[in-house]
Amino acid sequence: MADERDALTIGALAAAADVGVETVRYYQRRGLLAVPGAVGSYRRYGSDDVARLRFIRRAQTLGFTLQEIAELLQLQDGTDRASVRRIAQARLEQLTARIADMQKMARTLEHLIHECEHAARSPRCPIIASIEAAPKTAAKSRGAAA
Amino acid sequence: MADERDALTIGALAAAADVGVETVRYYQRRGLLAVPGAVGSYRRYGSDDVARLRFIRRAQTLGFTLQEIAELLQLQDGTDRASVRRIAQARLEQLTARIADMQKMARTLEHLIHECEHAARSPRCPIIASIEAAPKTAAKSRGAAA
DNA sequence: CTAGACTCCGTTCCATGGTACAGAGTCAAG
DNA sequence: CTTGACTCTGTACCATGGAACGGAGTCTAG
Repeated sequence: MADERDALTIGALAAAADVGVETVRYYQRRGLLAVPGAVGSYRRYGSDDVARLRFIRRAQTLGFTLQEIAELLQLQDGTDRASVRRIAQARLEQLTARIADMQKMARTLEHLIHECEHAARSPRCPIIASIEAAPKTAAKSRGAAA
Repeated sequence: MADERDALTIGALAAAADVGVETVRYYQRRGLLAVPGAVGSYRRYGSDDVARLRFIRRAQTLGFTLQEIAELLQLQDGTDRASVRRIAQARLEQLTARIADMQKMARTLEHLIHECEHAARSPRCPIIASIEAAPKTAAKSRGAAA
């Protein structure tokens, strides 16, 4: 794979995988990417490294954390399907729970905004009023991602 | 409001609002809570501060960030309904977009897990295979909140 | 051979929402 | 009046996923 013809410097690698140079170094620190041997003073990367970076990026779009991705990379030969499934299942459950949570928030907000727009006779904004005297909300989950 | 009878120390205030003492100080640093005058060497808080802390907590369960909550607190008299609505609307839109994003991830994961369970004839895990050669996912959003 | 671009390495910083700790002072009960 | 619990202040730390910087070394084209 990494013969003389596809020997990339870190900058070329980063460009090829569409990530930053600092990101490559960060992944190396996190153990997601091997630190290759150097030719001269600079390290050289191959197309397998590009593939690995792209794998990481795509796994991120599926919502996996870097920690989980590290596990997936160790299972990347694809033969230990049960383990891969376990990781994916865990992620799916977290995702589903979080979605339900956020949908609840969204429904409440929708309702309050509607009230505020159409209940013109009450002098105070129903949104503020509702936050001041909310029903027993025991929700532990806070703030959605930006 | 804060007469001699409901003069709480910071510890009592935190207990009354069910937050940590450090949280109270943090909100003061963030400008969400006023730093009151001291009686002797210790500051004293009133029931209005308890209410304010509860307001903050309840707004958090609706998914508002502390930044947004600071804005809401300034509108807390409830007369500037348009501004309140604007903040709530912005939050709702973010929330909705994020939910759609996460649902897309969840559907993809569900599909992959199902494939992995039922397509036993393929030697490699379809989840891994799919991450390696994903379709053109141009998604910018990464990782859901835990 | 030299200038400019790139690399390496370690460290610091960003945002978010707090938590924890150190050291000094203070307050109230016994 | 002492002791133990609390408060005050400032600072550092947690996790996440990087971005940015400083200074030194290196590579390569002109």
